[in-house]
Amino acid sequence: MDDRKRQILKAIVDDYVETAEPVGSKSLVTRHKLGFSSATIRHEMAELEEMGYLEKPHTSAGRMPSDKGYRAYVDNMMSLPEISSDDASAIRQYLANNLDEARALIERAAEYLAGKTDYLSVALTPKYSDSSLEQIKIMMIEPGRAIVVLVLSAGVVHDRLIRIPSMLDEAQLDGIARAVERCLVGKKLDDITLVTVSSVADEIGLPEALVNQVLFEAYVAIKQTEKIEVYMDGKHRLLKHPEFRDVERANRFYNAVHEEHMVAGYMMDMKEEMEEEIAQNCDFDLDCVEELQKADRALSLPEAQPSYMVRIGQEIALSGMEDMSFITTTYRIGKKISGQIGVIGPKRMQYGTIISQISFVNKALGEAVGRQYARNGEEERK
Amino acid sequence: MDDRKRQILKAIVDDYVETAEPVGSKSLVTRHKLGFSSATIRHEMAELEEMGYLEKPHTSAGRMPSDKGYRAYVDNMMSLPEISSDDASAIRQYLANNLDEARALIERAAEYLAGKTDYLSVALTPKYSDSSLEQIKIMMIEPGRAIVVLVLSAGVVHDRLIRIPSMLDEAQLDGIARAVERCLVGKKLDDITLVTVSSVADEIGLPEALVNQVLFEAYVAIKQTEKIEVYMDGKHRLLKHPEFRDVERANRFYNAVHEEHMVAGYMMDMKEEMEEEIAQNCDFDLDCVEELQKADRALSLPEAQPSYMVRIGQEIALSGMEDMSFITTTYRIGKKISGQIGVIGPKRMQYGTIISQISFVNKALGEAVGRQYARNGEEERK
DNA sequence: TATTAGCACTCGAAGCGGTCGAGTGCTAAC
DNA sequence: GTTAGCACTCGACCGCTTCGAGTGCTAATA
Repeated sequence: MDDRKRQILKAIVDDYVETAEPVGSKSLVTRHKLGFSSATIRHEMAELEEMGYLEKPHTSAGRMPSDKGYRAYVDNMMSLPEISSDDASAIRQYLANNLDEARALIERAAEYLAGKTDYLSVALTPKYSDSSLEQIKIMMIEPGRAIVVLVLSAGVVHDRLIRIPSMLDEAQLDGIARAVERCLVGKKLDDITLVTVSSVADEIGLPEALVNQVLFEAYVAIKQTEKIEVYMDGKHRLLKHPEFRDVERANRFYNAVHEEHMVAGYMMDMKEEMEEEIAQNCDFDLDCVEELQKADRALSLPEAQPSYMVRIGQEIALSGMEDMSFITTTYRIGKKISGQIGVIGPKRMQYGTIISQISFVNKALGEAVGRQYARNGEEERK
Repeated sequence: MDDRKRQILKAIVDDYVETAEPVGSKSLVTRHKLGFSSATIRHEMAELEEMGYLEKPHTSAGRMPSDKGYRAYVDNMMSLPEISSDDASAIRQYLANNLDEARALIERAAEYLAGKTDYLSVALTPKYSDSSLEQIKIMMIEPGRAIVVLVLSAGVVHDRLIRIPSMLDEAQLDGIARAVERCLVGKKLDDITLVTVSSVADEIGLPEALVNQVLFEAYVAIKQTEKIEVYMDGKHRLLKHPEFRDVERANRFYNAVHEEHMVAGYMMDMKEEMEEEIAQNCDFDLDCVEELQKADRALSLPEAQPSYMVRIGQEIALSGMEDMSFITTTYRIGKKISGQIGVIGPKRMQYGTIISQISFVNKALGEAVGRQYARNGEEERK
């Protein structure tokens, strides 16, 4: 693709994004001061169409970008504007409002993004399976009920109400809790299995029947801390975009998005893929394979890499989203802990602006959550 | 309104609800075997229109019910079908799936309702401000952070992460926690103010600066247990109803519903009004004023009363909902604790069926939550 | 007096034809 | 290689007609 084609494609995408109308050769020549006549542009457009970058809704209409066209735009033509300092401080303030829980911050970030972009934002809580257990307490509430409180090395706190045998008294429960703590503290969440937990039973001088229920509940509580939560915001605002004039389409999309775990799963897949891609690029461009393989895997992701990922239209492997675009980024807290935050909107979106926003929110979120954990979990931060 | 008019109005509402098309005199006479000709019906329809029960979209169209028409239908003509035993056991099972927290049950009930009705369901957690504080624990997680765990007389457990002065050691924190517990346990949530909590400071032999932050955070935690949470489900399914063919309308509605606290507030208002109404009805019909005034107020609501409340169209004082209907019920746990669960859908809704469903879910929910609390909070249940 | 058959009338929905204009592709000239 | 020019396409829009389900009114009927 030569330079002129690139210039024309960029102009078409820009115009189409703005107006939501197919772009004709004439209007293109008046709106942008390109140095050629409409006829030339028609020529180029015909070729771009043949190459698959453009499509026409019908013979005598203007052109609009195809998925491939958007892809080329995002990969090569788009410019990423700097975030305005107003926006920057707005985001920071939005996330600073003395929120104590990581979850609250993440939810807040999603809210901000949705408000700012008018699209649907999705944020996932981090994956903690790499973290280890630092404390586990079981507190009796009354005979038959207790609460398990878990503290992870990252400083995250989770809890869960459980039922326990009502014959257990406080001292006995305490004994169990201590034994559990002795055995599990320091272990990685990933490495804790039901077998690991059950094996604690031997250490306790109480009838198995009493102990097992508690251990099982503790196990469930631990496993629940690994569960990734999904926050979405902005669903209600999507309808104002012209692509949703068509209720049928809106309906399909809402149904797709209602399956939160599907969306979350897809986001995590995207992340995997991106990491592989980056790894491959390194192979190829820098010939640094060996050093990387020797080094910690996590270190193989230099900070400078473009950290967002865009999926356009048919590229999205989620049914009901075939005519949307999905942008995700990975926020990082220290080296090991990471989660996802992204935006779903119509393909006809202001990619540059949105990506700048997401990237910045992403960074601010990483900082804000990191600040929370600053005083603890030091070993995770480097 | 004579009997024939009533019969005709009912037929019109039934037909309109089913077809979503204005109902004409002829089609009415063929679909229902009423004993009169279309001319007679036209006559009656004209009168019903004059009386305000029907309206026409334009001169030569059939009629559709006005808000007043629906109101009359709901008040006098609708029949409430028994819930099928399949549905009944489905609901019970849905709520039985060993869910330990009241919140989870309530969320689940909302899910069920949305799925069953294809409308939007809204459920509020109960108002606990009438309950009293039974336990309050503050547990150190690490220097500078702690978790407050509260147990209410109803057996509900809430917790909150807090920041504390990092010089506080575990023993000192424990001292504060004990003092707080001593002072506050048994008090009604409503009666606990910042002053009450702050007054605890005197009892503790520690510098005020250290103590005050903890006390304040504890106070916030207590106040948070009074916060009513809102669960909604079914938003994504609403679009399939013909009334939302019009995207503009859908958009307005989604924006209205996004203000969850508005909706929640309105539901609680509805509850208040219903209770007043019932009280008044008692005054009037049964002449039992004095007995009621002597008796406990809570006892003045006999179980047999129709416990649902319907708001139709303009009756709903929430902007953006002018052409919806809102059905709510109050679920009760014992005598004092109650919350709301309801459904929002288009005015053209199968009132009878939906109300039966809600009422049943409501009952099942009350039972399920009640069962959870069965072993504790005995004094609240009678 | 209440009911009904009959009839003229209304009005939106749907179908049709014509015009308009923004767009195209092609060709011939620059 | 670029561009002016021109014939062509096709959806959007407008006005017109037809169709039919619905109405209100009136006069006849039980």
